[in-house]
Amino acid sequence: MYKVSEFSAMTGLSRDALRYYDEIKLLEPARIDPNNGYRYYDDGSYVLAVLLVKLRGLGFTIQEMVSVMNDESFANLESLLLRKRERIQSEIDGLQAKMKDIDEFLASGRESDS
Amino acid sequence: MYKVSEFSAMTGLSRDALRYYDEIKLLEPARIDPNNGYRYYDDGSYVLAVLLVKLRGLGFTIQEMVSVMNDESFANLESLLLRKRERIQSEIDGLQAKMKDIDEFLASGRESDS
DNA sequence: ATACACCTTGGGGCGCACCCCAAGGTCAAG
DNA sequence: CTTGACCTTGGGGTGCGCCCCAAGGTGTAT
Repeated sequence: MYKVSEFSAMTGLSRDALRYYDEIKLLEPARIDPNNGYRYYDDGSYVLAVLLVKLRGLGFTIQEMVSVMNDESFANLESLLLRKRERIQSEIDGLQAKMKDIDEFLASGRESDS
Repeated sequence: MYKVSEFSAMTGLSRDALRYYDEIKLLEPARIDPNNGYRYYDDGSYVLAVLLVKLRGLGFTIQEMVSVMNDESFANLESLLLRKRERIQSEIDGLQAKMKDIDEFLASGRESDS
């Protein structure tokens, strides 16, 4: 059983992040001491935390990570990853459309200058 | 001279947006009646507002638009557009890197399944 | 003169993903 | 037993780009 700061050091998640993840039920401690309210994490928590850090690095939002965690035994992790992939692709498409608009705007500006 | 709601209808900017733009000095009314505080916009404001709507559509942030407006006579509009283009490109690059990471994660998952 | 639509200001609120602070309780080492 | 490092809760704050509300003043058409 690890206390918050220890677990924080292990996972790279700040204490505040851990507290926040508990609040929103994204990652709840393995046990909370009923006397003092101390949060205790175990090795199972660790595996989950590592996954969260990984997903966060992949650009997952909190809500997307909640979906992953609510998915018992991660049966749908692959499909969730694929959906995330699609969402990223849409974002890219949107940005590329904006680039195109900017290019057109630039072109129209140069025309009217001439 | 146009009053807020009229100007809002002309430009597509909501009253709240207009008020906000005034607050942050992005687009100040041509005149404010000192007696009642009413905001009045003119045709010069209109031209600027149209530009702002355009830029907003191109994905410009408020701060980026402030830069544009602070640029007397828009001498640097072109270079600001180019810089925005670069920033968008960076965003795209970042997203593509994440896609790659996801693909790798997917691939590693399939490996360990087999 | 009377409606009534319009204008103003100030304030709070949203969703994201936390950070930071203070006040108070607690655990572990010496 | 004392010290000091740790833990807790609650609350507020961040930046973005506004939206929405209430209370009160005002412009305009009849």
